[in-house]
Amino acid sequence: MPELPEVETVRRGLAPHIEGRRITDFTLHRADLRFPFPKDFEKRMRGAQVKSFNRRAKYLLAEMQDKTGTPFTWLSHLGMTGRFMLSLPQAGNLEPGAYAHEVTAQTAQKHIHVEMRFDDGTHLSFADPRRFGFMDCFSGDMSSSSFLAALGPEPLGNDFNEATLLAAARGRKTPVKNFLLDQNVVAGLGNIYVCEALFMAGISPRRQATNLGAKRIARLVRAIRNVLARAIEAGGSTLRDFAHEDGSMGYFQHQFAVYGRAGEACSVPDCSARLKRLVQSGRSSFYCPACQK
DNA sequence: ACTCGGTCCTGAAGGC
DNA sequence: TGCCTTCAGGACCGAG
Repeated sequence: MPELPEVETVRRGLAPHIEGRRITDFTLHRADLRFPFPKDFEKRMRGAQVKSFNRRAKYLLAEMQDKTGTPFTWLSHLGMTGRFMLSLPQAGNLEPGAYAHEVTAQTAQKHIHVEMRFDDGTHLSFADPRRFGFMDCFSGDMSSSSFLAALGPEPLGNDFNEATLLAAARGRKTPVKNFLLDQNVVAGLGNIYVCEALFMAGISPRRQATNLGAKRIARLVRAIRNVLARAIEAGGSTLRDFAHEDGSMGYFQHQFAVYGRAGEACSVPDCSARLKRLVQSGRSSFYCPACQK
């Protein structure tokens, strides 16, 4: 569920509270999530300082400096149900990881796997009921991490454009739906935003990637950018809500045009079709059979 | 090089 | 009410 916009919102929510801070306590409550935690993870994190907190695709990347002054990167992936929860030294709690129709706050409390405290008393915990998330550490640039080395361009960056997407699609017989879920094509989309972007671009999820012409490619690039940018904006507004409320959950993105809406009427004016669901590679695709070709 | 299906995991939701 | 089945999906992995 956390795709690029949700991860970006988590980043924005956490960054101002942890950047520049030093970790005074760091505890793992188990040896692994999806993958084992790296060797010496606790040792490396204890006493380390967060220099900056960034994002690449769906990965959160903290630039760290350990207590000997050696830099390293702390990588986190939220998987499906991962969430960070922040307790500030004074004032209430923030949950920058909240998103729609998943795991309640109570459920998350039962699955806290990582906890840390910072030098100002800020407490950060990571919960993940399904344990599809993971953490890692690496030194050097992003090509040094096997998780990041092959990732495609950031969809909101300049390297993602008509030319690069067209080149990537050439020869790919897989449906465009699967093609866009490939993180090496474009990094950060998941099932929901692929569905939304294809709807916005008027492209059938079944269409072979190699059969995307220049016009569809151009529409697709615009749609992907648009749907992600709007979701990030929506995320920002939920963060403001968290800051002013009692920590209760707000929905991240409440309104999808097609995702989860099989059987409902298409929202395009003058379209009388009903939205449909189909399964591709074991994943649900939602689309309008009339608008998407 | 590419494509596909299996796999991990737990909770929510729906059926009877 | 309660038990059971099904579904959700990110990304790795192995087989074809």
